[in-house]
Amino acid sequence: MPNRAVTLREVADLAGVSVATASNALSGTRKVGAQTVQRVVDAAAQLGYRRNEVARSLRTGLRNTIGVVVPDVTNPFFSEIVKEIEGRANALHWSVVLCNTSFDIAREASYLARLISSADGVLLFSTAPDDAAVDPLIRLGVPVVAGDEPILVPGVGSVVSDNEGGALLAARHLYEAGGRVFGLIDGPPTMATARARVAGFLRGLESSGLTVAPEHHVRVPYSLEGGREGMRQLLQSTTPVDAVFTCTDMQAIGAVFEAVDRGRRIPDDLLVCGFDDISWSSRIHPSLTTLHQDAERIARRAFDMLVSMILEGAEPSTIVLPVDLVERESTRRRPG
Amino acid sequence: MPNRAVTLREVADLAGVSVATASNALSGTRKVGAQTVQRVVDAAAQLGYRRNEVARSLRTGLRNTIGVVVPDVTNPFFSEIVKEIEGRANALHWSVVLCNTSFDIAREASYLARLISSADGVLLFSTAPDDAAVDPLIRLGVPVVAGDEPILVPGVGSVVSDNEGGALLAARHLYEAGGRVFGLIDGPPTMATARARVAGFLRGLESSGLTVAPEHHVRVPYSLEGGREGMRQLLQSTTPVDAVFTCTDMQAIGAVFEAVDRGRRIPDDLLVCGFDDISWSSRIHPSLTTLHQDAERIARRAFDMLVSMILEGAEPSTIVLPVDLVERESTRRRPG
DNA sequence: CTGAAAGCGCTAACAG
DNA sequence: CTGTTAGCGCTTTCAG
Repeated sequence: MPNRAVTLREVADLAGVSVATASNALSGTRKVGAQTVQRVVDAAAQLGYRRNEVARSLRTGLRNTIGVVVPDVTNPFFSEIVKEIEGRANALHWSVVLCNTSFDIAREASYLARLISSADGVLLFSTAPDDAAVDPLIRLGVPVVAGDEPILVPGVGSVVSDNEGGALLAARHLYEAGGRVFGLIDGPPTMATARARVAGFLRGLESSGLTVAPEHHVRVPYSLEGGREGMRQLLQSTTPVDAVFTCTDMQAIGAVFEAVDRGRRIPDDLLVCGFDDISWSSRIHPSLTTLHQDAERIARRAFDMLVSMILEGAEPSTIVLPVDLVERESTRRRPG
Repeated sequence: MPNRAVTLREVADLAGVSVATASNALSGTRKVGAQTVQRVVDAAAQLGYRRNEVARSLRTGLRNTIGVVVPDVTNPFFSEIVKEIEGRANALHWSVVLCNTSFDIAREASYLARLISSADGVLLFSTAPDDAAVDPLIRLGVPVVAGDEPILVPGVGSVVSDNEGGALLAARHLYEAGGRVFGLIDGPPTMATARARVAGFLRGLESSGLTVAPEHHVRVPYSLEGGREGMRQLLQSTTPVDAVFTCTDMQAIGAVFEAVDRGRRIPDDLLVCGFDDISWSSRIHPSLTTLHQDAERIARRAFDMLVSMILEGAEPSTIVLPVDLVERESTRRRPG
């Protein structure tokens, strides 16, 4: 057994053909005689040949690799997206290079720069897209599809949820469930999803002639701990709130836990509605009413768009997916 | 602005030097005159040059990429590991190719084969390691470090937790907390971690002269739904159990939810202890007593070992990390 | 249907 | 200190 990678040259020699024929026999690019193919395949198997993907990439210009940029793989919303993308890429025998930015803009930019020469395309789930970092990829013809948060650079595709429409539903639902004094747990100001959800929520309240008092509008990170902090602030406000909308489920779950730890009963004392519908939202007690974003579907549509851009030179488009309200215990008051 | 990648040749021409000098000026491999460096750097900046990593890899044989194989990124234990590895790889400007096997042995094998020519090393978090699939990497000198589950192939490094010792602690703790009739939620038979934890647990019970009845030993997948199923079976057994040990926290969380849904009070009616200490274990109610496996530390030690194998040709070793019992609500009975 | 040869972009000898 | 040259292993013209 060799302790160095077997090359196509060695396979070709053993099979008694040229490297060109060996290449074609193995990849099927060009027609090769049946028994010649057999000899090559046998030789390859005997030697344990594996095609060198790096050499192939240099020659073809295709890397069979896509980059997936996410802020935090640990967040279930993103880990589900990553898993779905990875599965679909694998079906095409493509590799996925994972880029976890930890919400760091500089890190995101440096990843994007690196992906230019190492990926055929990029799926960008950014929380604070930097147009200047995305621009070079577009100029060099590296397809980019943004998921979750849109990116306003021409040439970039987008697959996003109807954030504003969903948040509007949340406002109406909380009102109908009995909420009258509303708290709003917002995200960092840079995030387009947060802005859209806040706008939709406020618009939804408007139709009932209501609004959110400044002391009831708090800005915290997109995380469970952020949600706890947000709820802590809301519970300390002078006028108590009786319904809370959060921009993400991780925040909502944190908010629910904090409220419960401080003796509030949900939904009796306080209604809570999140946004995302991550798997844990239905697992916790009380289970969380939220807006269902189909992570799998977002991932699938984004991936499919990227693939058609890479393979067929398809034009990027913008896809807006609907979100549905999923009513669970956190807003379901027992009659009476 | 060019719409095709700028090559080193173009940079060299603009700077009026040879490609070799341009290469050395940019990478610093060989000493180059200060003002020559300046000219090259300026030219590169002006043209927007980015080194082609594929070409570099073909030449140097280094890919600056590692493969990370996990069964399920969606599982918090693995997503934390992946995040930690990704962060450390990024500090070295290395890329991480994510390989999610979905517990599929064939898929794992195909990933490993592909990684031979596309990664400098592999971190393998397998649940059912296939020696035959790992062997070619070792023969070809691709370093492999197994995490979580050991792999019995010479040349493979391992970073594992003291599964048996931890489970032994669990048995003693459950006994001291008042458990007398023990249930055991086991994993699939192929998993070495499950076998080690079961062995440790049974050994721990032995010292109290106890054992687990066959009807109280159930085998279910390593997942929340698996845990629910396991608890369902235990609650249907003829003799009721009063203490349950599960091989993983995801199973334990599922078991707790199922028991609570069926009206059992934890810890009053039933003690539950898991293994892993994923972040959700301290978040749920009742919070989960478990054995703390430091995912970050496992990831770090495995990564560091792999890097020293790749960079310095270090010999692989086996590291066994201690686990600690973390006592929480699920086994803490109120006095009386 | 098959072979010879060029060359993807880069780095590492080897010369000067 | 810098330039010339030879390939890394593969695919793809171009000839036969």
